[in-house]
Order: sequence, then C-alpha cells, then structure tokens
Amino acid sequence: MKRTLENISYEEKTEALARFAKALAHPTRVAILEHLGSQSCCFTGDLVDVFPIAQSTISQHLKELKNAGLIQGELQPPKIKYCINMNNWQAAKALFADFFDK
Amino acid sequence: MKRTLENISYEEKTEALARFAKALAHPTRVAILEHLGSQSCCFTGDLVDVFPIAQSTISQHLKELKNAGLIQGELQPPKIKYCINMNNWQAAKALFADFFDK
DNA sequence: TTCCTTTATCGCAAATAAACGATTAGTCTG
DNA sequence: CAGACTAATCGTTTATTTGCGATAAAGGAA
Repeated sequence: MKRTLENISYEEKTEALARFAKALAHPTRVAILEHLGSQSCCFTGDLVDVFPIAQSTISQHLKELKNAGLIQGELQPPKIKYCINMNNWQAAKALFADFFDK
Repeated sequence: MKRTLENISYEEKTEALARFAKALAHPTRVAILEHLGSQSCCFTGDLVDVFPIAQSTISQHLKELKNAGLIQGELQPPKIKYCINMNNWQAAKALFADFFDK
C-alpha cells in the first residue's frame, strides 16, 4: 500500500466517517458497543465473560474503540470502567445521519 | 486470525452493521458514495477522472461496495452505470440510526 | 471478424488487522 | 513491602486489505 507519491486527501468529514466506520467494521466491536449501550457502562472483565474470546483480544478491541473516540475508560480500582463517549458518539451519529441523507 | 475452534456468532443485525461499516471503512469508498449521491449515478470512468488512483483500484472499491449491497451496476454500453442501491441504502441507514439511538 | 473502448480480474508486494498466550504494568489490600 | 487482582502490552502467527500494472472480458462499431 501507499505506493503512490502523493497521498490523496479527502474532506475531513469523509475521513472522519471512514474512521468511525472502521471502528465499527468488526462484529465484536459492534457487540461491545451494544453491550455498553444497554449497560451504559461496564468493565473489561464483564466482556471477557460475555464474549468467548481471549482477554488480550478484547483489550485490543477496546483500545481501538478508545482510539476512535467512541468509548472512554475510567479507573475504578481494581477495574476499569468503560463508557460510551457521548460527545463523539453524537458526532458519529450526526455524521452517519448526514451521510445517509442523500 | 481465526485460530479459535468455534466461530462466535452475533445477532444478524450486529453482523449486518459491521458489514456495512466495513464497506464504509475506507475514505475512498465513502468519497465514491458521496459522489454517487450527488450525481445519483455515474460511470467508473468518471471516478477514475475524479480520484487520482488507478482504474483497477477503483474497480476493486466498486466491487466491495457492490458486494456490500450499497451500489448496483447497470450495463449501458460501452460503459457501466453505477447507482446507489436504495433498498440496501435505506436498510443501512436504519441500522445505523438504530444503533446510535442508545 | 477485427478493432476499440470500457471495466473486471489476475498476480504480486506491502501494509494492517486479528487473534492468541505470555508477560508486564498498575492499583489496591494485608 | 508482598501478594492478589485486573487490564494493557509484547511477540508471534495468520488473514485480510490496499494498491498497482498487466492482462483478460465484454460489448458495440467498422
């Protein structure tokens, strides 16, 4: 990849939408968010119990969701409580709504 | 990947959302859809002119969008006219709207 | 049929993503 | 400080994605 000299650049909205979409591009991450939505918050350990995948894998998915800005973690020793980042969640919601309104 | 014995299965809605999201997970594909939305339809060749990427690359992106069901091609010799698949577009729209309404 | 135009596919290379087990890093409690 | 517990990171393997040029299809026109 990246074999072209110049990188194409798109509108910031386009890039942002693609970034959010990428975060949602894996069913496990969607499921995590759904779970998070219904509980409003939860701990990593809860997810490990819910989903039959390794703890490290879940941690990675959480990391990506965090990087995308869709969730945020709050230290609550000895656990970490993850919640949806409502600001960015609303931003994403608006982006998608806008996008599909064509 | 896929090193676990059993494949986890998710709700169909979850999978569907992830599939659509995957299709939107690349800025070029988002841009193609935006372009398609503003024109309602267009030809592959148009896109090659608009985006500074190889024709084969665009063809691949179109293929993925087609596989995801977001667009459809109509033979209009010697070209192919691509349009948004409104049925699936609306379905995707509803899925995302639902998802973000948490 | 042969040529021309358009688009899809093939084959390859490089980059990312996905998953796991093992280890490390934090943060209390005793 | 030592131990216990939770979650993140590391290192590896495998799969998927992205991109390109080159080639093949497909269709209509000459």
